[in-house]
Amino acid sequence: MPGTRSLRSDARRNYDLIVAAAVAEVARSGAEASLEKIARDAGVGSATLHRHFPSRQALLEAVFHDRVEGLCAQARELTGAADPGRALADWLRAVAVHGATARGLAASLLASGRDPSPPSSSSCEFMLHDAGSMLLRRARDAGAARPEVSMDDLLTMVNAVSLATEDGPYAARLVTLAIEGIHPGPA
Amino acid sequence: MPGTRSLRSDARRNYDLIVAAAVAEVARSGAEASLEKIARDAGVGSATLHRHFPSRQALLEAVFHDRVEGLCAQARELTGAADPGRALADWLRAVAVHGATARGLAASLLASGRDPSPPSSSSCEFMLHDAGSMLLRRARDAGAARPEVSMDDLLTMVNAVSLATEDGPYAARLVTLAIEGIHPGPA
DNA sequence: ATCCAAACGGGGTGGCACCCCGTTTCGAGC
DNA sequence: GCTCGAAACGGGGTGCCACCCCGTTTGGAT
Repeated sequence: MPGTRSLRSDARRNYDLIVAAAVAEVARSGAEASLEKIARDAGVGSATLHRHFPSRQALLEAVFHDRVEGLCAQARELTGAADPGRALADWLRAVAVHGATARGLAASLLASGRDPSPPSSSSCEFMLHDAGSMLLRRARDAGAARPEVSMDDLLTMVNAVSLATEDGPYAARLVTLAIEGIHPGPA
Repeated sequence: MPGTRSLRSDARRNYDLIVAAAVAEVARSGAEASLEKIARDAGVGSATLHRHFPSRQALLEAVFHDRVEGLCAQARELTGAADPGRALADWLRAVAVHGATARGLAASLLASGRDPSPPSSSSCEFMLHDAGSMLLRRARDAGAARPEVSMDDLLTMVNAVSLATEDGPYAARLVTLAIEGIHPGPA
């Protein structure tokens, strides 16, 4: 939410009401929740919702913003970990589990990655990419990641798993599988 | 389409018209295509479409049936291949690419795996599971796959990638990544 | 206190999934 | 080849939705 300065007080209050209602409704019904119902719950007209959030995508980004910031903070903590390979793996699992649990987070990230929208610096995808890059670099330096694997690859993979499972533990299992590969490893 | 016997001739003709229209429309607009439009294009009333296909899922399964059969046939061919590990990998890539290309195939498979629908023996998911199991068994026997990796794991992973990419070559790349793992391998 | 741009929201539009039920059509039995 | 009941059809209705228009209200700078 950059430039929040210029919002009039009533606009700002409605913005917050809408996000609060959206958080509750998305938790209950997933990312396909009715925007009309969210507006109704927030006590605003549907036009107001559409004015603040021109697309469903925009609203979802606001809804998941806190969660994504949490993941970014976690990435920052893990940057100092002793085992960079494990740190990266742990973080990717955490992202997948959050995406699978918070139904729609994955879809949200995914869409923001593909749509003709400039990935603004506050978008979920950009934030995660940024936070994860450090972990990947360290893992690569430690010889724990192939050099040709990019952060985009990893985020897409993790989003994919989130999208497909929407179930925490199983999402973690699949991410582990993708990290380790299916061959009987040296480990 | 088991039990097609009992369909009256006009019903059968409409069934085929609907599937044909659906194939075209899904190719154009993806799996979220309007069912009303499909019915209109097929020249039938929307009620007729809903009578033949009680859910979007049911229609999509019919739409992708041929494609899935092709993949199953490919699996059967690959069963005799010299390198079982490579055969499995090739097939998984093929499934991912088809799923990503035929927009909605992945979503179709996915939903059929999670919904409260008994995976009928003709469902996409069942057919692919069946066909792939042979390849996985051979790969495992050849020491090219960890024993704890299941066909469900692999299909979910491949569907996930299809869902997330909808782009052939990149889907293949991600599947390869998942198969090999991200660590610098012995290969 | 004034004023106007910013924000609001009721209500309209068009599209959709899904269903009801009166009408048409098939095809089995004669 | 006719009859007739069952099977299938489809126009139109319902309710929900996203999204927008535009007359009305309100904040806050002056």
